[in-house]
Amino acid sequence: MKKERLKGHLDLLLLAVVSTGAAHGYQVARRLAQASGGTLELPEGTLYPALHRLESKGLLASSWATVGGRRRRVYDLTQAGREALAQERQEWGSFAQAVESILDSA
Amino acid sequence: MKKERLKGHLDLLLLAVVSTGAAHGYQVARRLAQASGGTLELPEGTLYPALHRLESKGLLASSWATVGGRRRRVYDLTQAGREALAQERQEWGSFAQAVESILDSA
DNA sequence: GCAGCATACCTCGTAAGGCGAGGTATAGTA
DNA sequence: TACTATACCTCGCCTTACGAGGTATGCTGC
Repeated sequence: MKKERLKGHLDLLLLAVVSTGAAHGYQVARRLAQASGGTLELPEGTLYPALHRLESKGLLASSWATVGGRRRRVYDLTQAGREALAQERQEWGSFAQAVESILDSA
Repeated sequence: MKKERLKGHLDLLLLAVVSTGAAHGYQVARRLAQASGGTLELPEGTLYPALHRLESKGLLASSWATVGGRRRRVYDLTQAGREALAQERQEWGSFAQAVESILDSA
């Protein structure tokens, strides 16, 4: 997968994955990889900063949990996050459709 | 349309549009806007540098033409460009499919 | 003639953000 | 003891989309 392809779509992906249930970072990465059949494997240098960004935007809320001696930061969607997800979904739809139109006409 | 959404997909779009027939910059922009129903309207600060980038990568070849007193730089796909387009198409396919999978499972 | 618009090209600087590399720490297993 | 998986983090680089600004021609309407 070519670099930079995620740019601008990562928020959608992260929000969507967390919307299926609160999750910590590592878990988000695994869900993403699994649900995409391995296509979407994000490096940690991408994942964690993105999660922080979403939290600082108020779209995710986090809390610490300790499970089996390991600390985890668990993220969940806020109301604003749910709204943003709906918005992002819609934008993805029109973007993807536009790209398909170009490809079909070519 | 949110900014940055094009990131990483612009090459595909430009290559695809030019593959329907040699075109100059302005024309590329119009074809793109038209074929996408107005969704994809790229500013010139995006368009021209991108075209130059593709040419310097050897995916497009250009030549000057003067039509009605106006000079135009006409771009056409090179062989490498055709191959890159095929590659990009495929990558778009798997990327889009992966995103859809995430959205479906959410 | 001249204003205004479409056509047609360009470049510079900024900003965003994905990623590689590097770092910390715990638990389980060989 | 060593290695692997889990789990988190930050710093700096690099690519690249875009806004703003600039140049020049041709046509249309006043």
